[in-house]
Amino acid sequence: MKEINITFPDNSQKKYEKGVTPLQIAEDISHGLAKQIVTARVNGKMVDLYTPINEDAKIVLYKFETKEGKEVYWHSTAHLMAQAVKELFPDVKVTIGPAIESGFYYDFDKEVPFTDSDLEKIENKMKELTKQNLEYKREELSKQEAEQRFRKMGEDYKIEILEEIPDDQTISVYTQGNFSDLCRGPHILNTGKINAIKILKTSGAYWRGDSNNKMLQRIYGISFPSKKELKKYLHNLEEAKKRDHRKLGKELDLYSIQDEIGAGLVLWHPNGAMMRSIIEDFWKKRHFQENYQLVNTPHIGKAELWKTSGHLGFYQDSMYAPLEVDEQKYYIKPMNCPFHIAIYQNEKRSYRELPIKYAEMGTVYRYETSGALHGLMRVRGFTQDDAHIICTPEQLDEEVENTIQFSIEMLQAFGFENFEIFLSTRPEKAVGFPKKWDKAQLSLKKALDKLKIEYEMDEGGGAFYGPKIDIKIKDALNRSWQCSTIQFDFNLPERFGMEYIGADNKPHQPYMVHRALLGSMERFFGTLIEYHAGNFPLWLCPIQVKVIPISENFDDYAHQIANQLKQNDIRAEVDHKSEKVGYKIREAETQKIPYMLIVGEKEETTQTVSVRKHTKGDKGATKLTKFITELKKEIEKKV
RNA sequence: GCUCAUGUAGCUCAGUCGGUAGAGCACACCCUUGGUAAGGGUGAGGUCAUCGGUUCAAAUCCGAUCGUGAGCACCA
Repeated sequence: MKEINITFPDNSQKKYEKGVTPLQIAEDISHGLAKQIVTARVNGKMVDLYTPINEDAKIVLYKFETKEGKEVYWHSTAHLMAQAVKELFPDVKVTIGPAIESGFYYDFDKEVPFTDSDLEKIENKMKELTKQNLEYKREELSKQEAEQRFRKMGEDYKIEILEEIPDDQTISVYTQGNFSDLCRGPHILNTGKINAIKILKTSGAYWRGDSNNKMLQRIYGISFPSKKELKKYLHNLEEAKKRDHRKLGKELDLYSIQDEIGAGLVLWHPNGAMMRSIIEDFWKKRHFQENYQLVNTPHIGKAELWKTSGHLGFYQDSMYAPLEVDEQKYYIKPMNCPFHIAIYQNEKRSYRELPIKYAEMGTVYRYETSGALHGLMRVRGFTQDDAHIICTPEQLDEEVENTIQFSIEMLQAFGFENFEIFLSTRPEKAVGFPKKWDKAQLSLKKALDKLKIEYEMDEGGGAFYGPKIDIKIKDALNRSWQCSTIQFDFNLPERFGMEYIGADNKPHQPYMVHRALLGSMERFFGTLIEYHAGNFPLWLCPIQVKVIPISENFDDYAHQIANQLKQNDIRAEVDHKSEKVGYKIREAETQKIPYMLIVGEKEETTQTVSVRKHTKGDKGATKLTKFITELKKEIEKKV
């Protein structure tokens, strides 16, 4: 048979000669757009565009703009980078170099780290190689042949990778110019397709991601089919940096972290503290509605307590050194759980009391490694919006479902719409009966499904003490930070011997769920700043209205206005600097204050205010009462 | 913790081959009382992160420490 049927994603079909390649098909159907096709999937398998198709097949063609297209394109650029590095530094050993979400990296074993000028040279060499239009050629070798080849090249890391592959497996090797790399593929056609390259940064990275292994030199880069796209990417990157909470935190005077006080220890300034107070008020109100009980617990506890909880065994590295008083060691709490458990255990509990839900804005201290610290996102002292739900097996499903729903509602109340949800299951090393794990995991899964929530599975990603659901929020630079967490704990109930008396008059061990909806006030605040780029919803703004008198002569009127606003629970301030309106407006605008009320002679005689909205400009004069009514409506709306 | 980079006034930054510091903004005072994104003048403010070394001389060169940034590792 000479002809074969090719089926396209829209289920249309077309006949081609046997041995036709995806590239030829692209040229046939895409009316001159074939140049943009980067890779193809044939019968579910990603292939090179020159791979002959010899039987009926389903085909999907991918442009650079698609996820698959980018992956192949960037992976090919990584090979190109490795080639450039090998040409410039022949002694360097190559390891691996995958595509990532944005761009690619390649890890090299080089004795002396790359310098900035090395990176420049590499980038230039890469550009040179693109001009040579080198083809990415695929070869298939036996394992022995491949081993021989890479041994000859002295690429020890490739040998190490090969050694883990079964003996009878065919190995594919890609070669462009004089550079060969062990690789599954597929790749783009040739280096000429890469028209814009930027080496972004370099850093150390452990071989195979294990800190016991040697540290390699990683180079990150990105590439695009056109210079325009690269320019746009770099521009967006700059724009994103403007939303960094560390930058905005300084500019809007929200918080600071100071050397003299200690790394990872946050000072909340009046503006930030005002927002935190508003968040906490809302948080409390909602928790009372959900039948939580507030508790308050100390910041330190005796060594014995942390011994019972097990923290001194498995968590000590992250705990601050103990304080010694009256020959007793006290540890600063890294977690609130033992205290909440102590309250539970202060009396005998009946099944009739359950579920018990203790909540606390609990401040904890953890000695995070210095390299982990990051603005408000990763700190050493932070306040968790913590709660422990203690319930019977029968109550489990309902409690889990309520908690997930509550958690999502809470994030939505602050404007968050896009977040990632993960369900993490039993890891290899775990405590607790597998049956309990299964029940808990099923309960989490059922709740997510029932609430029609999309989530990703993280098999084996649970904590050793229980399965969990995490909600992560991305920062301005697309890094994910775990905020909400809902975790079962099979460890502490056992260690502390928690129990309740059932209807059968016998003691039973309750289920305990540990949860934080915002995560910590610090991290949540950080994500909040970045999510809104400092333009917070009105109800959260530390200063909602700035009253700006035209001159000192109208200070009195301005204060009258401000007082009336305050009496209506609107946070207002008067700017009585001896400056022109233009100056005061500029200042209020850069401080991202949502409303400015400009008052002068005109307003005072007509008893009105001139409203100016942040970034929107002059909105004209209005009666103050009308302004207040509308503002209150907007505050009420929250998001 | 690891790799690299980095640390100059409250903030943003300049400071060439080593010769003990500059700008703008902010701040204080004075003039200006101004109508929708920066009015003018004067002034105060820095042991150049810290400690040590090289040198006749160090912000500048070297080392250590601390902090910060990016990434890795870590993340109950």
